[in-house]
Formats: sequence, structure tokens, C-alpha cells
Amino acid sequence: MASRFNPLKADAHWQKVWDEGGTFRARDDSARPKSYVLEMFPYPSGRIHVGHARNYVMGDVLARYKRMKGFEVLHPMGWDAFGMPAENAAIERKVHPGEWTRANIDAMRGQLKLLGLALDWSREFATCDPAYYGHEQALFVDLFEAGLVYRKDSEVNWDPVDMTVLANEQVIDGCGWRSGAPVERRKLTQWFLKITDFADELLEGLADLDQWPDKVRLMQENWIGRSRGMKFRFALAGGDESVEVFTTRPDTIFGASFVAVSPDHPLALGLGKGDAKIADFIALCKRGGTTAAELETAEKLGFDTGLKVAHPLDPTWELPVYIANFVLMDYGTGAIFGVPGHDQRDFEFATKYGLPIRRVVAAGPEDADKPITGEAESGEGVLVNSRFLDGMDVESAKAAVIARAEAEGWGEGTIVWRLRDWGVSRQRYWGTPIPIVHCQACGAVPLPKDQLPVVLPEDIDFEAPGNPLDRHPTWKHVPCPACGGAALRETDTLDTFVDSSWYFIRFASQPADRPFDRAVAERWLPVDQYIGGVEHAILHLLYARFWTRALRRLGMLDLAEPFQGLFTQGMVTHLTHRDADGNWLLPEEAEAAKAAGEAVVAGRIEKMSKSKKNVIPPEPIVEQYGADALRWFLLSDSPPERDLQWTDAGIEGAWRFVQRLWRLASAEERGEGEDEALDRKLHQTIAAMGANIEALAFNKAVANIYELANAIEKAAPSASRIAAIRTMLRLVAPMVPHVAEEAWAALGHNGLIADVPWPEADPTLLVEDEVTIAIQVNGKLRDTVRAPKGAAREKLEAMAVENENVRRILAGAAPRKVIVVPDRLVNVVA
RNA sequence: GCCCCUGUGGCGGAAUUGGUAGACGCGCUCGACUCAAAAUCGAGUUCCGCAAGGAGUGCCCGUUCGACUCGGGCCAGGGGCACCA
Repeated sequence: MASRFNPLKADAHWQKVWDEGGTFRARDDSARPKSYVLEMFPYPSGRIHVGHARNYVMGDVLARYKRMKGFEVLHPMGWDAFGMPAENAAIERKVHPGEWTRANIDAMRGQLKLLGLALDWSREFATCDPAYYGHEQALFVDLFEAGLVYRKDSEVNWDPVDMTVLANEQVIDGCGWRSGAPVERRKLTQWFLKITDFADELLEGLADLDQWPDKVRLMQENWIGRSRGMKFRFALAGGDESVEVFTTRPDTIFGASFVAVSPDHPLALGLGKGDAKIADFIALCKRGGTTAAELETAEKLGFDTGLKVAHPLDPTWELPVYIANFVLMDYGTGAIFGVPGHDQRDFEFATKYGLPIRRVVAAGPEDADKPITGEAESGEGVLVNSRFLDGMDVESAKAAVIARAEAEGWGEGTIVWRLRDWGVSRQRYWGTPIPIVHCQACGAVPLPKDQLPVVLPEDIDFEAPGNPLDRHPTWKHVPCPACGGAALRETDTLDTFVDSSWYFIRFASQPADRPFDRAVAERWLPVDQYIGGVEHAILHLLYARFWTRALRRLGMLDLAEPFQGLFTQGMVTHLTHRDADGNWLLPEEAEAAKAAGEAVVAGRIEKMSKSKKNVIPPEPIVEQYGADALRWFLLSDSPPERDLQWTDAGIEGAWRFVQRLWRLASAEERGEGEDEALDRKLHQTIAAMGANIEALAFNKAVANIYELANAIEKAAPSASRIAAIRTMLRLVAPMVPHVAEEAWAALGHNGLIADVPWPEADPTLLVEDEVTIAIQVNGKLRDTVRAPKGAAREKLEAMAVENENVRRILAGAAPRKVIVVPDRLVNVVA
């Protein structure tokens, strides 16, 4: 055996062996139990760095481990290949988005292959392949026909120069990020998916996702935002019309001092038509930006319409109707009743416009006349100044008001959701074309499936602003599928989140003629372990859950939840450097500048990003240290859910470990006889490693191996030692597969270590027969003694009381009490 | 503003149900090998103290024979949502 492990040769060799042998192909017809391990598939933005690598290596360890445990493992890889960066590249560099994307995919695939991942590459696809998005179009048509797709007008951020819709993140200080032109709010007719139809089950379903982080479940729960409350109507004075409002605090109904409607409310819009002042006010409200910062500082503005409404519980009580900028049209009913005493926004509004502030909740009846000053009181208490509600607690009063409203017919208890329907239209080229044709006679007609896929035209230009699909001379002109008359294609494309809402199903099953084969998909799904960044905690994971449930409702797939286990891993961070002028420097530039005596400022340790020039690509690391050292470092030290700081010392340490492993295996000495202590350590390690890998606690698994390696190095030659070394190779094989294969072969084994079953821990070796007992006085450690496992309480107590240190501290006094925890400790209470 | 999470050596971090705090790694110190270096090996490394001993898991209280762990109140850092009625 060579004295040093040469990863340059070994990595390539074993990767070729795995590849040619189809080692990691997932067989649909295997009799083994299945395990589906999936990392969130990457967007092909250019190159991966070690932060991405960490993500894939974690999944890889689990996939390889499950395989050794006897599972048929599906561990696929593909590309989330549609999206804006490709269009930006097209505009900036005059390359076709498809060309740019496919070049990136090739480069990134090459990078991933350097890591020696146990992937089934035969299932690879990119979402920009018509063979993928064509099926997505078919599914969209299915959803359309099931009534889960509809069109409606929706407000968007519109860049008048680039003639395009902007996402909120692309609006900077109220201007388009590229053009710099002031963004307008414009109404466009857009396609929506009825995710709100599933709000209830998406919320309820979270309870069953016990292998998801609590944090993510909570975030989804808040995002779905179920609020229980009451809708009720205020009759407009002098007419039959009424204004419907929603509240979560029906108990405060006697604290009302005004009604306010959104500037987008039909009542406001109607009034605006006949009144220039109202129209101006509405326009004023719309002018403000939509960013969070602007909303936070925006002043509460109101316009008194002069209209009055009657209080539903007292027809003689009239309230003014305002149009107010802080009332949102798309939550609740777009109208509220204001209770300044117990709602901070209403308080500010009432203070500004001189409206009454009534107390209806107080700490006790004696505080009924205590004025409310400074800010609204939103806490608990008892009802006061509220007629039939007086004396009730808040919850009882809510129920009482709802009961009365329902009995009298002017309102009802209800639930409203924060979740809104999913707008999927994007006025962009590089996405899945929406398979709809607009016909003058027939309206919006979905394309029959035999006319799918609708393929993106290749001959497009990005010279002019706007959507190239819309400008294309011929593409959009098609006959209507229903009547055959002249019609126009929908030129919007689907949000890329649609592409990622079902790719995991397509990985499991990819027939040519339909999106998936139900039986095969159901064999593999759900994904047993999904791994990805927490930045997708809400949108992607919620959309995928929705899509899966929609397919179930359509009878296409018997599956409620797509991802049984979810793990959100931390990022890889790295030191940043700047020069004296504040420009970011690459690590090697910083070195050079330091050597040249120039000023270099070490910046903060931050997430790797191109702009901050602190990215570490995998290639030079793999070249210098090998894939295993990189893998080992990415798994060491930090718990996987936390950030890992990239350091040279860290990768050096991992490299040393890989060599140490090799040395241990190659210096395997002859030896006979048993070494019971080492046998114990080995089997304890087998048990701990298995548990830690299944819990994705890779940093602890790494520590288990170090402990075992230390024990083996200290042990004298023996048969046990030889067995320990060979077993250790099997234990590390999922983490450092190349050196494990190389050593396994060098020790004379035929066949791959990847195919060797995971070792079984011998339960009789997991327990020690002698244990260390802590001797405490008043809970403080005073000594430790060795005792046989299972020693009698009396015996342990005697050992403690007679202990030299204990006697010295007791100084002749009798202990008040002695607590014995068998096999652990004795605590003498003085 | 509302909701949530996290605070342990010089650093990353371990610690079943409350039961020997600091496993393991990095770094550092000393030593061995070497002409020398790298690599490797050995010893040490929470703090104060020569030692005996004392203190110690963000801070303050509490429960307990015993608290990193449980309860209450603060402080600091991070995250999510945000004119959501």
C-alpha cells in the first residue's frame, strides 16, 4: 500500500467505477424498501461554491448510508432552469437565455461530479426542457379544467421604461432597479391558482409534518394566517345599501367611532366618479410606495365622505364613513369599523381627525371611566360601557356579539385568511408558456393536450424593452382550439415556482407521454428527506404542498404531503477583505496586497457571494486536497443547521484526517486475541454513528469517528484492532467514500465498500461492566470511584460515606441524607 | 409593533429523562524525531491560584439533594411577518 493517499488518482478512479457500474441507479422494481433523498435542485446561475456543496454532501451521506442499510435509494439531481438571470444575461451579454443556461448547467454538472455524489444521473432533467415544461402545461390545463385556475385584474409594479412587471425586490426607492424610472402601480389581467381553496388543509396538514423544523411550520402557519372573527354590515343612512366590515374584535362593537373603507373599495371608487376631491384623495393614496419601509412611516390619511351609517345595535347611533389609506382592499372585506380605544391604528386616526375615543374594555368595572391616553389598550380585561356585554371577559363578549348578530341576521362569525391566491403570470420570455389561447368568440381556451407542448420560440431578440414573446412576429398568432377562428396565444409565462412545485414527482417517474406514472410515483413518494435552505421555508415549500394536494383532489396522485422530512441547513460563511477604498478583494488579492504593503481591511465573516468576493469554488480545493477532505470539512465542526465558517485551517485539518485514516488502514498490523475495551468502543461507535447520521447530526458523527480512531491508535495489535479498522472504513464510507473504497480495495476486498452492508452493533457490547461513580457532597463533585455496573445502592452509599474526601468535608458529622443514583452518582447531603 | 429562535473555553461546538460541564476538532504551549523543515508522534490547554482550593454554561431570582437542562424577570444577538382590522 502506498504511504500516502492520492486523491487526484483515487477520486477519478472510483467515480468512474460507480458511474460505469450504475451503482447509484434507483430501480423502480426493486424489492427493497425505498428511501427518497432529495436536495433542493439548483438554479444554474453560473458556478457552485462550497456552500452549495455542503447541501449536496449532507444529502449524499444520508443516501449512501440508507443504501448500506438495505434501502433502494432514489437520489436524483436536476436544474431549476427558468428565471430572470438568464434574461438579464441575454440583455447584457447578447447571448440566448437557453444557451447561457445550458452552458451553466454543463459547468455546474462538472463541478458536482467532482464531489463524488451518489446521484442517479440517469434521471437528470432541466425545467427548461420542453419534455418537462410540456407536462407542466398539461397539468396546468388539468387544474384549469378542475376550476383551480382563474383570471383577474391585479395590481403590479410596472416599469414604464422597460415595459415590464417588477417583483417587489426589484423596486428600489420606488424606481425600477434597471431603468431607474419611477415605478407605477398598474392593473393587469393575470392568472391565479386557487391556493386559498386549500388554506384550511395546508394549515391542518402542518400538524402531521413532525419531521419538519418547528420554525418552518410556524412560518407557514403565520403566512397562511387564519383569523377567526366576524363579518357584519352597517346600513348606510338613507338607502338600502350597506358596508360590510370584518373584525377579530366583535366584543369592542360599542367602542366604534367611525367606519373606514379602502381607497380601492367599490364604495370609494363609486364616490370618486362623481366627486373630484374624492378622486384626488384616492389618487393620493395610490401614489405612495409599496415597500415596507414606506408603509411604516406613512401617515394615516382619511377623507370624510359625509356618508353616515347606523350602528347595528342602535339604529339611532350614527357613525361617519371615511376613506382611509391604511385599509387594505385584499384583506377581510376592505372595510373596517374603527375602535380607537383598543386599536393603535384607529387611535392614531381618531386623534388626527378628532373622533371620539371610548373605553369598552377595562381592568375592572371600577375603571370604566378611566380615559385612554397615549396609546390604544389592546390587552385583556372586562367589558364596560357596552350595554348587554358589561362585565363579560373578552372571549365571552366576542361569542355573545356573534350569537346576537347571527340571530338578528346582520352579521356572522367567520374565518379570514392572510393567504392570497397565487399569481403565476410573468411578463417574461424565459419561462413555461401558459397553454392558453385567447379567442374573441370563445374567450380564454386551454390548449388540448395533443397540441402541447407550447414550445418557446428560439428566434427572439432582447433589443427592445418588454416581453419578446409579445413582440414575436408570428408566435402568438394561432387558430382558436375551440372554433378555429383567428386567436392569440397567451404571451405570459409561468412563475418559476410552478416549475419547482412538482419536479420531485417527475424525478420519481418520467414517462414520455404524461407527467408521471401514478404507480411509480406513489412507490417513491413522499420524499423521505428533503434538504435545502431556509429561504424557501414559505413560498417553495407551500406551493409544492399545494400542488401535491391539488393533484390529489384531481385524483391523479394519492399523496397529501410531498416532503415527509425536511431539513434546513446553514450557509457556509467566509471572511471578506476590502482595500483602503472599500473595494472588495478576493482572498488571493488580499494576500498580494498585504505582501505589497498595501492596506487591507479584514471585513466581516459573511455568506459567500460573488459581489463580496469571498466565494470558494470547489475545484481548487478538490485539486489540492481531494473530494473527501472537502466533504469531511463540510460535515465537521458546525451542526448542519447552523452556518459553517470556511477556513484554511479547517480544510487542512480535514485533509490530515483523510491521510490519518489511510495510514491506519495501510499500517494494519498482524494481531491476535480480543481487546474487549476496543470492541466496546467500536460497537458503541456503530450505534452512535447510525443514530447521528439518521438525525443528520453529522458533526457528532464526525466526533464519533475521531474518538474511535483515537482508541484504535492507542490499542495494541489484536484481532479486535484489525476488525475495528475494517469496520471503521465502513462507517466512514458514506462521508469519505473515495478513500474508503481505495483502502477497502487495498486491504484485499473484492467489490465496493458502497455495497457492503452497514455494520450491526452488538447490544451486549454497548454497556460497560464497570462504571465511574461520581461522589458528590451537596451536589459538588468531590471524587470519582470505579464500581461494577449494577452495584447495590447500599454498597455505593458505603463507598461514598467512607470516601476520604467526603469524610474530610463532613468532619465527623453524620450526613443528613444520601442520594444514590445507581451506576451514576452518590450525593451526600451534609 | 407582533411571533419565534439562540447565548457554554482563545475559536467551532459536545453533554439520553435534571445526575462527573467543556466530548471531538481547530488554535496555542512544551517535548520527541530531523542538519533543518514539512509530515508524524507524545504531554498539556475553562478561569484565578505555586499549591491546597475556589469560581464557572449572558444577567438576576426561584424550584431541587443536585440546574447548561425546569419556572419567573431582564439583557444581547439572529430570524420571520408587518397599516392583516
